Amino acid sequence: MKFEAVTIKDIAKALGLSTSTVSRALRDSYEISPETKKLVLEYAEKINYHPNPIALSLKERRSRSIGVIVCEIANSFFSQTINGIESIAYNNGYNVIIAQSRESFEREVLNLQNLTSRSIDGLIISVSTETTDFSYLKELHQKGFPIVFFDRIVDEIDTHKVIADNYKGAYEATVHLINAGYRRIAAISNPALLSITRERLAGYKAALTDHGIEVNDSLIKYCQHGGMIVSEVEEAVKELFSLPQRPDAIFASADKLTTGCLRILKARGLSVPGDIGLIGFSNTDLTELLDPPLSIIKQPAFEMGEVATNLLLQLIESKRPVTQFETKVLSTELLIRGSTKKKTTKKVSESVGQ
Amino acid sequence: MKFEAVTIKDIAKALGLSTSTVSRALRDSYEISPETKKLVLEYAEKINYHPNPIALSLKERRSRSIGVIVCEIANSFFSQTINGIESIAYNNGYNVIIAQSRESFEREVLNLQNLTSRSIDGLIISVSTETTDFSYLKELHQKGFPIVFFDRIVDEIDTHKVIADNYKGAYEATVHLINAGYRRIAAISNPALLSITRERLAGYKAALTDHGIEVNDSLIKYCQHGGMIVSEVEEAVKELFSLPQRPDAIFASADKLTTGCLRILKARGLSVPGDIGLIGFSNTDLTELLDPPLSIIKQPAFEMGEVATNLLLQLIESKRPVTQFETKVLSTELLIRGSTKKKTTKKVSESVGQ
DNA sequence: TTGTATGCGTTATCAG
DNA sequence: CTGATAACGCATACAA
Repeated sequence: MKFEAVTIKDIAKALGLSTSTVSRALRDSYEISPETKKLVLEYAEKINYHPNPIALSLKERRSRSIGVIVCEIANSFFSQTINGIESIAYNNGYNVIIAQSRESFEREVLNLQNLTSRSIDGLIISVSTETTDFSYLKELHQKGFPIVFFDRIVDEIDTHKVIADNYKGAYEATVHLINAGYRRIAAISNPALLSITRERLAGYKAALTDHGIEVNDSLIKYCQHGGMIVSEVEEAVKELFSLPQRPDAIFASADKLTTGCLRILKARGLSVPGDIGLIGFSNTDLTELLDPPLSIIKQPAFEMGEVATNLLLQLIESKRPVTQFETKVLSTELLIRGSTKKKTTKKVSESVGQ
Repeated sequence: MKFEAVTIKDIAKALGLSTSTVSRALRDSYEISPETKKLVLEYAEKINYHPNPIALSLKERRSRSIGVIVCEIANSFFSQTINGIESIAYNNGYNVIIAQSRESFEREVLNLQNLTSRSIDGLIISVSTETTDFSYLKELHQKGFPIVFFDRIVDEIDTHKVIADNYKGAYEATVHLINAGYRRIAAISNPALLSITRERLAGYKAALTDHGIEVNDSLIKYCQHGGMIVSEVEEAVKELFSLPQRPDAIFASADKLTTGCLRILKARGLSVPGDIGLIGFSNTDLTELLDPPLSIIKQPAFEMGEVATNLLLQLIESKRPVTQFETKVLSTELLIRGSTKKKTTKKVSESVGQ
């Protein structure tokens, strides 16, 4: 037995009115007599009437819901972002539909197709590590569909974007490592084409260069699946450790890579920063209580979600086509915990060099 | 300029056919000639036609989306659960709409009202710490609306439920503390009425009793907002520490309380388990790398999400009303890290055996 | 002030 | 094999 939904028709029938009268009464239209209004409203209340949002959507050609696609919900950075998104959406009467790409392009496109075609009014997305073909998104955008990118953005599509100051965050973190005495600083990152990878590696490289350290490409490793596959991080670390000159520190350019590295180093019995320096982007909980304490670059995830959603709603609700788009860049936070000074004792001895 | 959606009507007009013919051709109906089918299909492909899911929903009286209400997305346990939910939903062509109660009853009800009334086909929910009035959910359930509870369930509503073996998890953890030498074991938990609180405290108490330790109610603290407000956990710890006889260990009965306690103890300069024992439910990342290493009771969050979703879909898609409901109880995992033996010496000194 | 008719996009029923 | 029509629930332009 299906739960029978109460409709305007039911009210109309029960009260001997027409559906339009009921509809107008419910919407408190000025052209309905106070008595009728009262009658309708009270009866609606009594039988617990709620308008069918789907019928409304069909009529108004809007669903009052927004889609969110991220690689993984169970990643602190993204779940914090979604928290911010939900927060703004809730305040504005929008639902949030989430989908995960799991760093798969195919899945991303399927989710996109599923969500689009009018079941959502707009999209907030951080593209997957695998995504290099943006034609689907581009088409969507050209049709006038509201899209806001965050975190992993797409340069070639001109719309609102929200990112952290990746360049600066990476720069500062690398400088911090340099100041702590490290010289052979490796980088473990996502695929090279990803916006965050480019921005963060640029900051990393600039910091090295500005301090007279030559950029060494063999010290830069890319994880094609963004650390979704543990073994690829292991592989990256392994490769770094089998170099003729081992790196004395690692800069990890994404949440999953940072914690991944940490686990692997720990498993190898290495202490941070005792045996090897480590700093990375991370929004993971409890990093401040880690053993060893971990210094991180933290993104304002919640705020990023809020900002992205506000921009999206602006796009959705604007009457005329928006042509002026903005890219919001939010500051990262460099959290230094414990001493990151490089140990100068035997163990790692003079790796130095420069 | 709004992105004009392609409809069946457009295809019909362009091809000089009726909408019904087009509709049938698209659905590959047997009563359409191969040529017409081919014509329609090719044209549809060409202009990138996609059926409007909202119109479909209206017609079929189903939205192919499920609602999820949890207190907080950015909580590892819940984000892992949502991961599992999304996983199954995706495989079955369902969308996932998430909403957060933020442990507020008001918000929970508002979200419920918003989601229900036919914009979702079913609901997966873990109620807020504030919720004591289940009438809204009960009404919904009586109307035949598919609901699956997980984690924080509602006993008085008879439907599918998915929980971890809270009793056993708590029992084992408490036994572990006892075996490690602790005797005055405090408990910090959510509000007393919450299902998980009852189950976990029951396990905790049974463990004490079974080992000849009297249950001391002054050692049991309740956090009304489930640790959403940091100060309430602080207050609980403070009260425990101002007791004439300080507890020598704490059992924290929820994710947020476990990490909350840990932070507070750390801030007080106490080491775990050196100065005070601590074990709690937790699905937070990196607990194994903490300083001090933290032993936890881990719930199979992802699996819980999967199971809950499968049950919900079963409910949604069953032709006749379901009357036989089941409660799935999944095993927790007790993860012992480092030595949890109680220190018997003065300061911290020799950290003892094993 | 209220009722009638129409349309949002789709499919099902009934004619042809 | 194909087309016209009604219906899903609602809102609104147009009548009355």
